[in-house]
Amino acid sequence: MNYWLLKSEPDAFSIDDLRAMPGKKDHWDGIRNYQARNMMRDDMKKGDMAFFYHSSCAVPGIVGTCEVVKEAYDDFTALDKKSKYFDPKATKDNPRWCMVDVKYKKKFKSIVSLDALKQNKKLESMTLLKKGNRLSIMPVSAKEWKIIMAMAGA
DNA sequence: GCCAACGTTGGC
DNA sequence: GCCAACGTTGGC
Repeated sequence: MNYWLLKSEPDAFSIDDLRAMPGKKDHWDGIRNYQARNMMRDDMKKGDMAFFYHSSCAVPGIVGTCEVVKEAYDDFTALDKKSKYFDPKATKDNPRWCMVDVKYKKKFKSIVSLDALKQNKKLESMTLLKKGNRLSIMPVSAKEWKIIMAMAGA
């Protein structure tokens, strides 16, 4: 199984929002980057675990974990003219984009901030910390997962 | 709100 | 297929 990191702006969708969903799960829609889509489509499997990351906020960082409960399927928001994720080039036959379903697992007692991650020497090579990386979905190694879970006291 | 670092688009 | 212009992300 694989580990992942999923970014979300807490103003739009936070870990508390996920926890409040029926069944504590929701579809992870709005991915509009090919690299991120390909990873989601090809490599994200049911049972994979992911960190929930809050971006573009006062304290960016990892706030908890969730689990992939449904593998990639068509992202219908690409076909919905009213959606902010509407893509005029998407068609029914070729929706271009896909999404997975994730289920809330755990919220950390305190956030593992981006700052704390940067200060951990063992995480130097982590994708998230590499300069210029703006992917909203990225792989996390089993080793990184362990280290971060320990930092969270989880 | 600024800006660096991308990714995407489209003219040629 | 090149590359300039434009759009987006996301930390600060």
